[in-house]
Amino acid sequence: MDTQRKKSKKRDAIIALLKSTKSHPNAEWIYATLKPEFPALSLGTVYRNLTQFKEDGVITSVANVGGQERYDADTNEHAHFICDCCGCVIDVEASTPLGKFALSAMEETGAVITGVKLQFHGLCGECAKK
Amino acid sequence: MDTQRKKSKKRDAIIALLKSTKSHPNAEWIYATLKPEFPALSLGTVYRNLTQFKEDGVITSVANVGGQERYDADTNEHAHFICDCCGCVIDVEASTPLGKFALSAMEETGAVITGVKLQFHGLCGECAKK
DNA sequence: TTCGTTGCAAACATTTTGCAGTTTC
DNA sequence: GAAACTGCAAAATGTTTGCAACGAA
Repeated sequence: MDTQRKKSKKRDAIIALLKSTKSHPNAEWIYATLKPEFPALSLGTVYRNLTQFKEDGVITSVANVGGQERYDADTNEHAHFICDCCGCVIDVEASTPLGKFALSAMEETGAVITGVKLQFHGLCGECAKK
Repeated sequence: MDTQRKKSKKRDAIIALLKSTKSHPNAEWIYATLKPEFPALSLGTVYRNLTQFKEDGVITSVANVGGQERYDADTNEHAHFICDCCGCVIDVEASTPLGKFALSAMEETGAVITGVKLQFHGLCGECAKK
């Protein structure tokens, strides 16, 4: 029942851009970055394709920073550091034990960690029954 | 230079409500729940007070579910389970090693975990300099 | 009487959607 | 040619803000 996908240059460009950056961009940045190459590009198209990519599991939204969703084409499970000041999102590689690992991983960058947010996503008991 | 706070029944009611629930509500729910008791309450007041509470460190926003911010008056660091179907947010207590702990913690509830989101918040190297 | 708080409505920002035209298969 | 894709603009949604009235110190 899934609707099938057809080829589209805009879509290709969007996913290629996402795969080429580690900046975990938002929709607006993707739009602005591709606009020179695709002058006719519209923001709605960016949003529509992002939604598709999420559905297809090709990307994930890693955070909501300042009310804007941030996307990542690296779907391997990994952690992120989010600056509460400038809003940048930085990959935190590895998967060693929690607090210690985080501190040492970010230490070299001069970052200061003030809090940890851990979210497990899935289906709750009620929803899993269906 | 911080502006000082005066007493306010509405504010008291909002924080009391937040402290009395484990449902990690959003602004709208708080508004709707208090409306009967405070018929004159306005949504703007709820948002303004939530912002204040966050500034004062009395609450934190634990997640953004379906575009709506979810708040928690329990500021002790703990994890959350978020149902991607119904949007409910459930506390995950304890702090044993990651994956295993999560699975066993939620197992009894019948929940199915499909992903983990770990975010470290703080200031990046650039911002920390200031 | 000073200054924080509130209701209300308007303003905002981000994201979604309807429609008509275009592209892909 | 059917169905997916797109631009555009309008709409929807969640949140913020300006202002005048109100309440606490």
